Amino acid sequence: MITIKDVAREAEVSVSTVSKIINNTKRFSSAVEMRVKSAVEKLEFKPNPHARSVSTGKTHSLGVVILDIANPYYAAVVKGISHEAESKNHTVLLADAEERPNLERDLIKTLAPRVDGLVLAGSRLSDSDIRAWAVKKPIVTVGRLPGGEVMSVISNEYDIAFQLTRHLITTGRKRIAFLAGPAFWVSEQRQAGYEAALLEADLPKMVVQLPSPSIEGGESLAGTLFMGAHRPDAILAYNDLAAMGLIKVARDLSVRIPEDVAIAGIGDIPFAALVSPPLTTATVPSVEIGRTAARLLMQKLDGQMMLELSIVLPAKLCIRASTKGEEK
Amino acid sequence: MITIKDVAREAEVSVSTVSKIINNTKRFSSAVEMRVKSAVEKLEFKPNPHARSVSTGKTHSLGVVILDIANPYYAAVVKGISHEAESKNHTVLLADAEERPNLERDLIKTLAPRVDGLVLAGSRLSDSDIRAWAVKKPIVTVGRLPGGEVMSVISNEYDIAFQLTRHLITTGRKRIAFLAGPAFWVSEQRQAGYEAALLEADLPKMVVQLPSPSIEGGESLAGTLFMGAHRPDAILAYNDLAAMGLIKVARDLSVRIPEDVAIAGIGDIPFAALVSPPLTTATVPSVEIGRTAARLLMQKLDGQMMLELSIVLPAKLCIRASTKGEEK
DNA sequence: CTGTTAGCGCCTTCAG
DNA sequence: CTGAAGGCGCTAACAG
Repeated sequence: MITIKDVAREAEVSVSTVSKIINNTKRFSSAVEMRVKSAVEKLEFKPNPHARSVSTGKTHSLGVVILDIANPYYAAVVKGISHEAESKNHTVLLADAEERPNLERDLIKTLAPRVDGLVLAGSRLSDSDIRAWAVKKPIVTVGRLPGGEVMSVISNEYDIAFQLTRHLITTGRKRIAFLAGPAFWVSEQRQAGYEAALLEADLPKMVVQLPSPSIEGGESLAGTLFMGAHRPDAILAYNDLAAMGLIKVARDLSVRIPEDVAIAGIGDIPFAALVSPPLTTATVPSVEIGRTAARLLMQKLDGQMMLELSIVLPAKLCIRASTKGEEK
Repeated sequence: MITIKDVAREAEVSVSTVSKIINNTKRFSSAVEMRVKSAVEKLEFKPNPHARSVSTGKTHSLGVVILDIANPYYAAVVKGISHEAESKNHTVLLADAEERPNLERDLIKTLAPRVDGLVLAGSRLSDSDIRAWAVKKPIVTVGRLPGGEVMSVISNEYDIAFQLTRHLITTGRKRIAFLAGPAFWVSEQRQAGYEAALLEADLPKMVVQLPSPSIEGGESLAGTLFMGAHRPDAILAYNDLAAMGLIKVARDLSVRIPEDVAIAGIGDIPFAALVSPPLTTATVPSVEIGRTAARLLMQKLDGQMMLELSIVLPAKLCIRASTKGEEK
């Protein structure tokens, strides 16, 4: 390993001179700067980032704890984060919480001392837990509003669920079910929006809890939903994955979509347009959400005055064939 | 921040004693050990990992450079890596190369000094480039065989493409096209397997280059493939994404699958079973591949004798409706 | 403008 | 069984 001392010796200057030059923290005579820079080139000197962190206290790294990296929504969020981080010369430490709160806690614990700040996407911890962490490290959550010093990036979940439900009503649906996701902010908002739209139309609500916000979660509920005594004529699923699980089973069971039952998801993952029939959903700007979360975090780390503590990025209705019906 | 000194003072021992105890590097009288441990508890002492790295030279971190985290195949690989890393108390530094070789090089450069070793998944660098890096840091590639000191985890790409093609032939297809991916090991192998099967059956080959190994890549080729003068009656795509792009356009163009043209992908991403018709593909054990890559890397870092320099994890045929036909 | 000198937090010989 | 002291690579006052 080649260190700053080697460079100093090669350039015939002191260590601190080298340090100041490579950090642009002080200017020197061009003669010296040249000598140092060419020594750096020649020896291919790379400052040791850990040593730097020890002495500065900054890591230039962001910790990212993600609910499930195999979920395309979260993969897109990570894409946004890492893109933004890379563009600002920050490094990303990623940890997959595998939907397990205890693991998540451990991961935060190991990540925290290695990074300047954290992004929590799809956290399953309590608001107060998150707020407690945020006291020691800047934190940005995605899809939560934990309050306190915690920054956050969210979508207009309530609104979009309201619109989707209203769309279903408009196409003549009467018995509209909602498949609820994990009991956190996003699902609560979506459910509230769904219920508000039903209330407005004086229609009954019908909420079923997903065992998991995944394809399998949707599949596992499909049988009773489709074959039950009181079959809904429309289903709004917590997310696209669950909706796609429903569609898969519907095909096997010869349940016609949208004739027998309309199905909508939320998220607009890249595969939502590919299933048959293409899935009605809400386009959530996942990559942009990731980017924004990273930007917010880095601004904070930069010591900038934070104008905004939380940012709402709008989702948009995306109507496709899975909810086609006669407009009233 | 609370340091090892604070613990030493609290426990009324020296710093080195604390160090030795928290690292299990030397035993002490149980009285002392108790004092130290409770001091650690009480003060919630967390050793600073960077300081530790500076003095030991080890980071306990793995660098992961991924072709595209939004691609479900690579997301699954990352899942496997991070799962394995977490289980061994290693941290993952993730960087998304966005399919850009120059960016990839930069990312490796910034990651390398911060980690003990690297996993390169879907690298677009040259074999010699990769070998050069591997001289300085242990490297495991996924889907490449760069030779030299580079460890790797791969699938039996040749074989699986051969089997898929033979399957298409068996169901009576005569004009079978292959959509080639990026010109690296995986695509070369798949193409070679495809060609071997055709040769065996004395059928003509028909290779078309994908602009990108994605849904959009498949879509962009679909028009000319389906509407061209010499329409193939079967298409083996480089990966599931491209195949799904084809299916999407086929639906719009009212091209019937598999009646007019059979379509097969490779990868078996979770969405391959959801499109209509469900996609014939090869199940590549992506999570397991990630796990294995991480395991290999950490074994090497552990100083273990490496029994195996590269590991082949078998893919399996996965026949679905998109290639149905009369068996001959 | 440049160099000397302390640290940063931790680990690790080497004495006792 | 325990502690003192030096060093890891780098930064940051403080002098000159």
